[in-house]
Amino acid sequence: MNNQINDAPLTLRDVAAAAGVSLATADRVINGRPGVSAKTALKVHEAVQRLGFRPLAAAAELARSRSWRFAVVLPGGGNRFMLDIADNIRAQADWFRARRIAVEIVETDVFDADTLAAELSMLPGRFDAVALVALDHPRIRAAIDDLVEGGMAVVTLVSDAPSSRRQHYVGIDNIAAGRTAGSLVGRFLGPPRIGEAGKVEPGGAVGIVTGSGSLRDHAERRFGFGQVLAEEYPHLIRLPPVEGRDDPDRNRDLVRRMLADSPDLVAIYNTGEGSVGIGEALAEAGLARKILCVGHELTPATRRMLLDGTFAALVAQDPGHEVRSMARVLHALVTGQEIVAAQEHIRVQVILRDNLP
Amino acid sequence: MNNQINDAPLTLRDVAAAAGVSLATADRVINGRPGVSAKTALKVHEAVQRLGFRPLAAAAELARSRSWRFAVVLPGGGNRFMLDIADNIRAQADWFRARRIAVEIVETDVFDADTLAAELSMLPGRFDAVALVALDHPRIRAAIDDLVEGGMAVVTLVSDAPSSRRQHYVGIDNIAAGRTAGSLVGRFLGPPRIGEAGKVEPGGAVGIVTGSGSLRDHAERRFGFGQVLAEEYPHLIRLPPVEGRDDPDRNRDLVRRMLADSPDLVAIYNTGEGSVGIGEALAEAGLARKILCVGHELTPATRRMLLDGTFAALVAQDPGHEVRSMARVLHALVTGQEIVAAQEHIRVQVILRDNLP
DNA sequence: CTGTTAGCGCGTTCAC
DNA sequence: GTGAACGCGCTAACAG
Repeated sequence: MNNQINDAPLTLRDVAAAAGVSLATADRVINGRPGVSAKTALKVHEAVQRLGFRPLAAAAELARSRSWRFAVVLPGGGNRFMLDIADNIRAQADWFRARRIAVEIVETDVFDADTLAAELSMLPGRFDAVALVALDHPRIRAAIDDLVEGGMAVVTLVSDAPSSRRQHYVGIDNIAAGRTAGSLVGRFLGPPRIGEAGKVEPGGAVGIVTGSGSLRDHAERRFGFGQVLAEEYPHLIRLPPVEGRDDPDRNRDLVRRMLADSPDLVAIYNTGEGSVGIGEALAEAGLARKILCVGHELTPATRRMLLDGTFAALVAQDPGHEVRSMARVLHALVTGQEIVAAQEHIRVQVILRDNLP
Repeated sequence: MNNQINDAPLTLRDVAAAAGVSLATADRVINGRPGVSAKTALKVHEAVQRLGFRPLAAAAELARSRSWRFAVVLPGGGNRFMLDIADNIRAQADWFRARRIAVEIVETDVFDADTLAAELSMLPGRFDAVALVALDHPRIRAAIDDLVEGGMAVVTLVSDAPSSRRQHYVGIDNIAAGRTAGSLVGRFLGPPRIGEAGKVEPGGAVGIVTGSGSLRDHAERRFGFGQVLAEEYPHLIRLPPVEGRDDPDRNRDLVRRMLADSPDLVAIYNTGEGSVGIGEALAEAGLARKILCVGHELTPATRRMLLDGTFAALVAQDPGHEVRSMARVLHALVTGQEIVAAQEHIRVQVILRDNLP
């Protein structure tokens, strides 16, 4: 096992000397530029291997002296999580500046395919790379493919368009997130009661509040959640999902009705935002902490409800991690560096009252 | 709200010109070096503010042209988690090299204060910065203070020595980790049964397996765990902790005895490594998945036991995050940059079968 | 195909 | 207290 990491400070000059070529030739080989004979290239490669040379990023960065324009396309109209994403981008200003990257946040109606596609079509020429909160829709897929075709680096953020040609997706596996929520609900409710005849008694009803049936991430979460409940907790009865468009007021009304219609309600899972409306409806009915709630994303509202026990757990993704990953990936894509997959994996977090950050 | 980030590429030259001083003077002010009159400094500061200047990291890095030697002191003798830490350090080799940092991994007996203190005393002169897995012991505290006194940057890794003068701790809040484990156990076991007289029935016994009573991180986890159980799940009976020194074989024997002694055992919490021994003892007794297990850290063994249901959940810290944080923090400390606290916070992760990375 | 050379933006001697 | 000038390691334009 080698416990010495990076011993001798090597330079391209050392490599060139060792290979018996000029600086420029060594540089061409290192960066895979054309105009070098096969055997010269081989000599250089050997020298690189033998000496264990790696270019000094800072020097390359400086010499390249080229600047980049990134666009980040986010849904307009302040959902808390997206505001956090935007804030984190601003917080990374120094990181971007240190790499000569100008970032523009473009707000648009991400939920309307035509609007989003139109916005995307305005990007080429003005930007070198784009991160976007995607909609999984044929028109958007085509728009993304056009950008890639035009030579831009494209990554999807938070919500993916898997069949497009985007180079990377920065976000969580939403099926896994839904499954995680399902396991939390199933386990927190405890094992089923066994009736007199030795039969499993029904464990009560589980309500599902979702933003919209047509958003891919919400649909995936619902799918994962349903999978786990059906497989592992068949005694729980899933109510048909209700759609509140991530709006607290709508969610409040939906939960009021749910409480009226389903006296056997034991848990609620919210696949999206607007959890605060659920908390309000439960509080009104005097059922806060009596009905198990699991939701998504850490916001001031969900934090409060976690602390007061209204919500038992949150399944979350870290907007800070996502923004930093997006920045690294786009930078790597435009500068032609490799991306370290392991480092860019975005985790599905479970947050209880006790491990709140 | 400003959606434009980093518009004009500014240089120190621009600032100097705007302030009506030379490059060198502007540089002195920016880097807080002496030899500049108060009013000249003010002019420069104003120009910096007005133009919104930030030095280009790459150029600074290059010009500084100084290299660093970091030591990372880890426990020798392959505990899986520490091997992961070491592997992640090697995986960061390029990052270190790009910053002219030579890293040496020093293996020693971290659990013996004298050995560790002796090892630490060998470091000054040979290294600019140290990260160490600390022992919270007076002799180690003194050794750390000596290093800091001697001008080295020192951070503790995974296990802290809070009362020493180390500049930073890279690791999780172990009390929070223990509390999280406690909440998982309490909730997963379900609410207490209510007896005929309306009284809460005892919920069974909870076993606690720990590495050693004298390791601070284990002790803190036990403390947090006990806190939550006592406060929120008083119907559960905590058995006295048993010490297996993180060794699977010892843990196996301890759990065998625990099973024999406590027929009412319903859950086991392992504060440290060697969880595989617990799984073995349960499997022998045909009790795997019947007794709830919660442990720490994701390793091939714990991953397997999570998948097969022997363990219900793991509380974990990400060695990759920790190594990267350690690298950033030490680099910031030696180069005198600020550290972004929010980014360096290491999260207490909850891992279920469904959100395994 | 290959080599020479002038910067990239900042730190750091030196003079003044 | 201040400024001029060189160099960090690499890239890119140009010359051969």
